[in-house]
Amino acid sequence: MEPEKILNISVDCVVFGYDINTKSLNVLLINRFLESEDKKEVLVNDYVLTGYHVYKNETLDETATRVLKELTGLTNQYKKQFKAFGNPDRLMNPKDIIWIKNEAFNLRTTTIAYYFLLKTEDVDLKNNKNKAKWFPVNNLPEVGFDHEQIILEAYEDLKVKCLSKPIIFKLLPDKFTINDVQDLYQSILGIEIDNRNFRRKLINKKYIIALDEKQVGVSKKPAQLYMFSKDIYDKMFQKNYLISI
Amino acid sequence: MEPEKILNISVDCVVFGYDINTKSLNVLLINRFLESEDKKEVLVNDYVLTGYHVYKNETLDETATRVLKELTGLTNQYKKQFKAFGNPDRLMNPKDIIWIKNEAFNLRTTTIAYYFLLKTEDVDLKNNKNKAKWFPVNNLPEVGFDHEQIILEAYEDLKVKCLSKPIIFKLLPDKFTINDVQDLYQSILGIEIDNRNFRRKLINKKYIIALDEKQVGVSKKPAQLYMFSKDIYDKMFQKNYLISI
DNA sequence: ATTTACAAACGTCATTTTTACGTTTGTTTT
DNA sequence: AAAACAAACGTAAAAATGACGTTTGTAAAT
Repeated sequence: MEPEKILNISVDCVVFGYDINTKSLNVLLINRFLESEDKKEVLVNDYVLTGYHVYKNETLDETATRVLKELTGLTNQYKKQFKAFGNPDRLMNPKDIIWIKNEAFNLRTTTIAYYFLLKTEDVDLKNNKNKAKWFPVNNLPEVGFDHEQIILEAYEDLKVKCLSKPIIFKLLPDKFTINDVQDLYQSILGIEIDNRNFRRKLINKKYIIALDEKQVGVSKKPAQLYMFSKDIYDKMFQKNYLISI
Repeated sequence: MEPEKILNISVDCVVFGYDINTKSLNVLLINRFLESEDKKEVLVNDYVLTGYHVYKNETLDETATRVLKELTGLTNQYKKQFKAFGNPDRLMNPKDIIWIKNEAFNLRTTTIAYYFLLKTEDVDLKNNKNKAKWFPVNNLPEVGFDHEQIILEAYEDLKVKCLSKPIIFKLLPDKFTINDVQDLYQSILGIEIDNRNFRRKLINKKYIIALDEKQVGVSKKPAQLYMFSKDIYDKMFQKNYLISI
């Protein structure tokens, strides 16, 4: 029997999904439900992140990609490894001691945590076997293990990163309005932004491209649609240093 | 025999030290020297990062702190966990397969990489047993394992982070001149900065405090000394959001 | 004692960006 | 045709930035 998994290293994924309609930043969690043997008592009923062991020939990144695909069917989403969690209380299920060449080792599961950025609308939860569900990041259910901490640290990283990098557009559809972007910033950061100044600032960016299209199916003045050009962005910021301490 | 170490998780430390005199950002590496049994052939002679297994009751952070202390004697230095490295080719020395409850596991060393920021002058390398040595980050020697990649990724993280957070002051003495700060930015980022504008910008920050002291022992006009006030900085930036995408 | 060398420190001005508002426009619904 | 309302544009003061020139203060040399 060939070994398949890497011992005591796992990858956990915080899947952030933005719902452009409710303007809510959500996290995808799966239900963990455990009954006693006689099924008379519920032992565990909470929500956890998805994660899995690292396979033998996988990089950590590949494990994360695989976990996301199994959960959502999606590939090619924005992914970031943001932290490893490996405290002594993260014990493995088989709490054995391992002997290698007369040296004893303790077991502990260290998890390499990733977060993904995508749109809730891209995920079909209808026929998923994991009882996966979206929860607003600001209104989480009871979360198992140390996964609430992992989620909150991912969220903190996202908050910081979205201020300096255009990752926000990974959470939006290809075509968006200026107000969509503003709503998203406000959701993530929990702040109010002046629409007139924000609009001017964004429109003046060369990598924000006005399309020949407007919103359809709205009951007010339809807004101009824009797209984000990664090509232009990348060309502009090859040598940009802005010290803003 | 009680198990002491955690299996196949290690911590590697990139120790950045700034030398204010030579204006050089350095990395502390240790020599790895291996001869053949008859001592007629040098098998390995390169430099690597310091790292170690995680101990049974340690958090990852504590391991990193311990590794730094053993190498330099220093504690309470700025420390950041910046990435985990766990590719399939990072095999352990004992390449065994591990069986736990009829399940086979592959071994691979995953390392949680940290970097530290400190001053070279704080480290006494005179009587260290590791043959540790400082190397300019832009002029590394032959580096073993995948440690060059780890160093470069740490450096990249530092470059990005120093633009938005005042971590630069961790590399400087408590009392510094404006030009010291400028030199440091220039070293790290490899750029030229206009001294007059930089000076004005920094002096206007409320958390840069002018002291009642000047440089001593310089053969030119002695410069005003300043300090960084973390207290004031923290108070100012509790609710500061600057979207600069 | 005076001069010299040189980095430290200050000043200026045009340009750009930000902040804080008021106003107009265009579409759908009434 | 009017009302409702978000989209979109405008303006002016304040602050920050970029690109320079100029003055100042100290130690060392004369």
